[in-house]
Amino acid sequence: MTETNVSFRALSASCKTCSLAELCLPRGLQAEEFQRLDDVIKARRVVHAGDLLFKEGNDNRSIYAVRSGSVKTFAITESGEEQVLGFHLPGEIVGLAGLDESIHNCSSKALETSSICEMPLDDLEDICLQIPSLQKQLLKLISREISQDHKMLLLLAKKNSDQRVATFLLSLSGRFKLRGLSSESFMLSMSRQDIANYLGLAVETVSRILTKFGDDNIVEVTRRSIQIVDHDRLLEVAST
Amino acid sequence: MTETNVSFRALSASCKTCSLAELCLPRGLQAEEFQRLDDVIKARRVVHAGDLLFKEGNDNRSIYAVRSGSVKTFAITESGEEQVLGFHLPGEIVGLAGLDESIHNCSSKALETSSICEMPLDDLEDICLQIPSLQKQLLKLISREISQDHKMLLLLAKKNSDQRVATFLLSLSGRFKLRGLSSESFMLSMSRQDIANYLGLAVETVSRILTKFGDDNIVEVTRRSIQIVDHDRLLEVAST
DNA sequence: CATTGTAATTGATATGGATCAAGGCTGGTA
DNA sequence: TACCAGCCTTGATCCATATCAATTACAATG
Repeated sequence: MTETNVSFRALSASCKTCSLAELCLPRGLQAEEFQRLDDVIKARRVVHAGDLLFKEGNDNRSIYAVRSGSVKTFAITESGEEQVLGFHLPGEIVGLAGLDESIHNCSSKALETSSICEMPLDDLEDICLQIPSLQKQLLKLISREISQDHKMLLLLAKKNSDQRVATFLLSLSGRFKLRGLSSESFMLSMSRQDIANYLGLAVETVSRILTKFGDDNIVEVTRRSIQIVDHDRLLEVAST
Repeated sequence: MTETNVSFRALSASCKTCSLAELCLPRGLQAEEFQRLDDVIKARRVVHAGDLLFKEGNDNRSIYAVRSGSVKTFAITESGEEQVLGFHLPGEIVGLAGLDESIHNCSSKALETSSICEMPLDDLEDICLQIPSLQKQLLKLISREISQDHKMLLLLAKKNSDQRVATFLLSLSGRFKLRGLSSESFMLSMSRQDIANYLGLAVETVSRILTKFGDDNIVEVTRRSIQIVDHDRLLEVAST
């Protein structure tokens, strides 16, 4: 892979001008601090569906911010199966789980063509010491990740398949809204297989439930396009 | 509750002399740094089975270290049920999930008489800026928490009930070993109900599986006492 | 435009674990 | 020492979801 490969071409955008700054790590930084963070960000690269951002066992300690597109993180079980741990949308940080070890303990793969910012941890730790608010924001993001995982534990331990799928759609809906995108009409970048894996269900079950939600006029589903028709009913299903 | 109540009586021990220091937050600190951490620790208190360490919605931002005994953390679902998120043994830190918000987003309850160190987050953040290695250790613990949660997601999404119970016993076994206690013979401080809740199973299922493991001579179970007879078979069951 | 491979749907059947319903053990208490 | 309450175990039955087996619908490719 050469330096001119599009995958590693630095994009012109900086944190300072990024429209996602308010969702991302630099939230609330001063102008001068933006610049320091910019200096740390190694590369803004474009990845394509199926490309790995990082792999379990990788020793390059970095975290990644999604600028556009989407990625999934996953672990491989002892028996070699994949377990999807999460999906990440623009403005979200990927790779926080591996801060302690020198290696990543899960992998991350692009779901579609996506633009990614890579931040080497060693550099990040350095400027965190200089910019306390960045330090604080990093902690905030990490503990938000834990909260999110706890919600997921609850979903897997207690919710039935209808509730799981409804909760999943609502989570995406809410996150799109946060990004100024339509919360009622969006495309799924992940396959039914990925959704099923993430939710601890069989593909067939996910498919059947989406069809049922369609029949019940709660959502309109056409392949990967989702239109939430009755948000209230969906909320009701999610928590019933 | 008066100041002389045993629950709030400060214990004499300090981080400097605590035998758990190598498992706990102060791992790898210098002598002088130990003292600073000691100053921050508000109280070493004794709690009894059923006592709350902190409650969802509490606004006292603290994290807690278990010195002896054990506690569980749990969230309450929309429908008012409890979801056990984890069990914490001596040397383990509780309350890391709520670092970002001003309030705790889960609750913690003692499973037995336990000795607990409370560390107010504001003070901790301050001395973290002065002691980088403490900062680093805190990050390490948090991201270990995330890794642990990921293992749990995998367990709930993919493992059957035998595997879940076997994995649970092995996790306790390994953690006891780390503390210099017997890894093959220990007491469960939590009820079958708590175990079932944590593992996403019915109490009856947990009970039946423990009985089965007994019949198969893998473990000897007498009420809350566990003796691992065939560690290898247990490993096998956990991942089969 | 036809071809082919992959993803998604749909239907039929099987089953692991939940639920319902008793009964038994144990540790605390008067 | 007997009683009680909570925890745990055991048995019978049911059901939600997995699994197996086609079929259909795209999207990519030449």
